[in-house]
Amino acid sequence: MSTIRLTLPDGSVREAAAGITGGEVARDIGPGLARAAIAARVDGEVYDLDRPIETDAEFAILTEKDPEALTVLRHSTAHILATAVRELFPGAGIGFGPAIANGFYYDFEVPRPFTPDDLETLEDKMREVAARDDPFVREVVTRAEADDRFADDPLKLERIAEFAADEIISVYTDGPFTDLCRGPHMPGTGRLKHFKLLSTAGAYWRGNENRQMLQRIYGTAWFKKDDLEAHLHQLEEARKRDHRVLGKQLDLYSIQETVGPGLVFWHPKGAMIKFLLSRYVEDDNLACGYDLVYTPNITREELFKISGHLPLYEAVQYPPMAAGAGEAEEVRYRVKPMNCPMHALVYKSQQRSYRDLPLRLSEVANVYRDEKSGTLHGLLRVRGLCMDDAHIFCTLDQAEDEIFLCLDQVDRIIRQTFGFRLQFELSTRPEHRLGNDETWDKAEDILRQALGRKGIEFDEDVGGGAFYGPKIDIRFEDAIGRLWQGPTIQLDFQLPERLDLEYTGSDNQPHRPVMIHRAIYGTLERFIGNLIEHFAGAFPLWLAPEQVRVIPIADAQAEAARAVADRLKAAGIRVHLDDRGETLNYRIREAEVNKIPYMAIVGQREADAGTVAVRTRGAGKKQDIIPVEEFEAQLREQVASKALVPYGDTG
RNA sequence: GCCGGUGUAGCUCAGUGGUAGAGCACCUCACUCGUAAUGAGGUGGCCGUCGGUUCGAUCCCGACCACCGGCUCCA
Repeated sequence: MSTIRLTLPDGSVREAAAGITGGEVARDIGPGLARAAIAARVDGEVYDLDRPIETDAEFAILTEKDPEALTVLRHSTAHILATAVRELFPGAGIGFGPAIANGFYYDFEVPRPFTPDDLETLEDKMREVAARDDPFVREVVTRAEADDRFADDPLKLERIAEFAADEIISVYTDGPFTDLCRGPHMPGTGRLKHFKLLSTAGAYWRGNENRQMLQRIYGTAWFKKDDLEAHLHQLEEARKRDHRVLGKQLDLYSIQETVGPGLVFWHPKGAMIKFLLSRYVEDDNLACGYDLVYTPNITREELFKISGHLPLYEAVQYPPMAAGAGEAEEVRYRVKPMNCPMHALVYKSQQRSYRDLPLRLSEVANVYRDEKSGTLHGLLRVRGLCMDDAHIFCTLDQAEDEIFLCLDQVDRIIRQTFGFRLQFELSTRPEHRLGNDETWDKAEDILRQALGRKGIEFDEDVGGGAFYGPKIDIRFEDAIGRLWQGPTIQLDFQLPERLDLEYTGSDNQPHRPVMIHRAIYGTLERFIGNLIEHFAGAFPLWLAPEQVRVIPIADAQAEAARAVADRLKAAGIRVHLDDRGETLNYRIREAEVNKIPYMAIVGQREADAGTVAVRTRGAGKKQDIIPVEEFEAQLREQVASKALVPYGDTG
């Protein structure tokens, strides 16, 4: 028998007989490690403890501390869920059951959907399975054996049929249940203690809406009870930040059944935020050399035929309306789902010279998309949306500078102003595409150059670009670590072609410009939804719909308080005077609950001294007693600099 | 669109086959207060919509509408 060399994380090398298992190595090292061991990492791949190691390798024992171990735990928990389902629902088809972020799911084909009661019963059954402490046993099987073992489960047979000829097929058994599975798994079911089933959902087999619908169960699992509880608490916290809950509490917006799903009513406070965001990006656009345009909301359908959107995009376009009363012939009109053809028509409205380029046209515009009903979600997925849209018309040679400018704007606005962390992804040519490879080479190169020049690290989604050009997608991460789809910057060769856009070059010949589509916020609806959750409703001063609430302690100071409010109002501060006959405590609480950045409290001492007692949102009793003019100056400064204070989770 | 769940006052929710309740909010009165809910009284609901079962439906059944959780992070 040959000897292999295992290099441990501390650099030491152990020699062992080929075929030794990770569990045996752990036992050799020490009983403590053997008890703690969950799996082994062999040359980067995670092995079960009882899987033989045949060659020299970098070797490590994984314990609860290793992130990979958590994945193993969750995957194994998914298996005991399947074990429980098979015991309670004999004959259930077994789909896929992977570990996912924070937990796992498993898909089943069962005669009737699971109920919330089923989840409790299944969870109890899972605890029984765990109590049995059955080992997870790995076997490698041939394709024929696999077909035989899973003969009664068509879902598994379908997967088996897809294995490449040389692929290793493994199965895992815990007690009565055997599953086709890549693994790895925990040593036994007894280690699975802190889990909870969370929800059920329908899920199409293999995510394909033309296939049958399976029943999915989601759950979470952790090594420690505290971790499980912390995670459940975190879910609760995220729920408190939910923009739909806060949007109602803070009276920012509503969506009303009488008008229709996905159509947003911005109430005064939400509308103020939308206005401030629009003004901010428009000011920034102007400073960056964009021109503003306003274009129609509806158009003859013909335009979308010419632009090529109609056949491709029709699923989300509202159906046409007939118009043209009194005219000889009725014409079909469409509400616009995007602005690009409109902006292209502005470009086309006159002859363009190379001296006009780049031409940057921007518009904060409403567009409408008939999104599938099941996908609508608060402000994050709507049917009537307001885009901060812009299109840059330029030569291919100018494109790099223009992209650079876009990246600069994204960085300034999304990262610096709002405090989001950014992630970039470059999507390159897809299989089905327009234009020759030479142009694609150049276009992709342009995007890479611009990213590089800005010093941005990025991932590549090979083949993920649009058929008309490559793009940069930007995701941003909010205050509690969630990722959101953010701005996109796309190069487009097709639309200039389809709309026959031209400019006259210095050679006095006609040339085709390229178009760059870009949005900074994306849509105001989604972005405001993100901001609500990011700030937990506690907006920074410059964005807060109400910035200061002035509160006289008693009626005797009402006039002095009014004078303070008037003064701040004259300084452009959004201020509200709360001189109602409620108790001081009541009014302070209400301002706090409404997440007003500052309270300016005026008692007799302040009225006499020309000061205010400033109470900052979330700071409790701590207050600053300062002259009114000093308060005003501070407010002005914070608004002007768009300071991210005061904000925080005020609970 | 598809699967499941839910729909009762402005909000959060309880409840029953015999035409409905709480807290908060709102209104009135009293209190004029030094940093997170003063007290008392009062207004307010076609129990999502339409149909069916029933002597009788908010409750049971069906359809529709809306909302909520999901619909590959691949064995």
